[in-house]
Amino acid sequence: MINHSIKVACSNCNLRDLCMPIGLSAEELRRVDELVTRRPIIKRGTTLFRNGEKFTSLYAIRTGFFKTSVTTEDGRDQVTGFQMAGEIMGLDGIVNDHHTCDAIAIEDAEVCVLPFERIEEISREVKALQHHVHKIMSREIVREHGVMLLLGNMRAEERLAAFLLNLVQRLHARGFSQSDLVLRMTREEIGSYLGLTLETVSRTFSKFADDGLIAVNQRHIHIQNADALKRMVNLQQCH
Amino acid sequence: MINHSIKVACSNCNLRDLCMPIGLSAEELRRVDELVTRRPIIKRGTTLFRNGEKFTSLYAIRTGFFKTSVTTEDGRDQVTGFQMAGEIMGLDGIVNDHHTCDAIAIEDAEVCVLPFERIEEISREVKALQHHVHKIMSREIVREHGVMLLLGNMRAEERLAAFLLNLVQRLHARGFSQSDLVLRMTREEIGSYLGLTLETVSRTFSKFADDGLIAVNQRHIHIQNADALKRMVNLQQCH
DNA sequence: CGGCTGCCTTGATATGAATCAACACAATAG
DNA sequence: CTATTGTGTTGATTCATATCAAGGCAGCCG
Repeated sequence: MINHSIKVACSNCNLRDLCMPIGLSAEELRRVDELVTRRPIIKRGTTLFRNGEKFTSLYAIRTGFFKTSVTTEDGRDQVTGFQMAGEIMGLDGIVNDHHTCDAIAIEDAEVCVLPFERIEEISREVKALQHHVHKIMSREIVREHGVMLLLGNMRAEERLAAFLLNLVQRLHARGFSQSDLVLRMTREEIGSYLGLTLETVSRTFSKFADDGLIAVNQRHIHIQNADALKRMVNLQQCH
Repeated sequence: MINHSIKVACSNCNLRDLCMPIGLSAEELRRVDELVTRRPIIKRGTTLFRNGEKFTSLYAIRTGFFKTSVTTEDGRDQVTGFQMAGEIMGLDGIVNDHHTCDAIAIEDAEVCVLPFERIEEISREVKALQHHVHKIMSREIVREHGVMLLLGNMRAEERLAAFLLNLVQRLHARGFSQSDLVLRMTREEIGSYLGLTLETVSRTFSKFADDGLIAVNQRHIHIQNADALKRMVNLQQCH
């Protein structure tokens, strides 16, 4: 007999090293396995959570791609990040028990639901999980510092170069190519994230292509000169 | 006999409600009192911690004013925030065990040193502290979302209006006036935070003064028309 | 007191990106 | 197959803010 309902558990998840602490004992792993309650499918274009909704859980992405965004009263919105497999969403909701941004799938996705009360309960017992949660939140803070630097100080070309390098780096960590990537988001979404208009994003892609730094074919990007892109960005390295 | 060395303890600190969870039992409070090891004085212009330094502790501000900033390799820097009494600094250091930004006192300051290992240890036992730490980190993430919106979408006037309103609101929560404030930072530091040049900051202050929204006298700002400033910003409300 | 020095203000000009506009291309539906 | 829709490209022009420049004011030190 084949068991058709594969157990919902981190212990047999190939993304475990991305979302969970490493080096857990068997007993700890058993505890952590109790974290994930459900694994809903989120279709492209639908929201996982929305500004104002009650916060109950964090979400780990199993497959697919998300964007998160905040909105002003008068309707302008700012994409605050793009999230991929193994990354955690929903941290914004902890402070006021309500979400303050929208999370929208930009590609069909599957997420693990991690009820936050359970996270707190288990991390009181499993030190490694406790520290892991702290690291995840700290990482998000540091990431946002980088975005602030980008938005406050960089010019369009630098922003787009930094964006591309960040994307390939994260994809590479997941086993994809260092030089080829498929953008899951529109030019407009990239622009919103980078504080640019979609036209400027498009023009900058064209300029990079003219200069031989990348080859652009629709949403397929081939990076031909990563060093030149890196020189353009010049971000300080994290330790 | 008068005890000249007042005990270093949160339980008798008038900022307790700002940095610590409320409603602790006597026993819990006793545990939390073990958190603060030292209370160094940081003179104006000196650093509390610096990019690259080993991370060991979080810092709660008792008195004074700080700025935090990140720097590119080529020397441009971005102020990522201004911190005042009761606020926590150092969260950026958790993820890689090293700080990734500089914290500089812009006014003589006194801080409480909170060794992070001790925070983790005690928050495994005191639920309220555990949740409080999570809230502090989440609050920082949400704050940074707001800055991203500001840097990505707003024009100079909106940015400065948002900045002023945020400052008075935080000062008001500490018992200061709703309409008068003293800026602890230079125009250049404000500009760095807001992604503007110091000249644009200065011009925008002058424009607000001409329009009767504020009165500017050096670093003393009197807010004459808070509603007009709020209309200018139109940020979504947090719940 | 006079002269620094750091900080701020204001003006003139330059410039990078936004805006407005037209069209191209790919995917999808009819 | 053709029409439609969403998305992306490119060009012309405008505009907000940066940059360059000069001078003012307050606080500090010799």
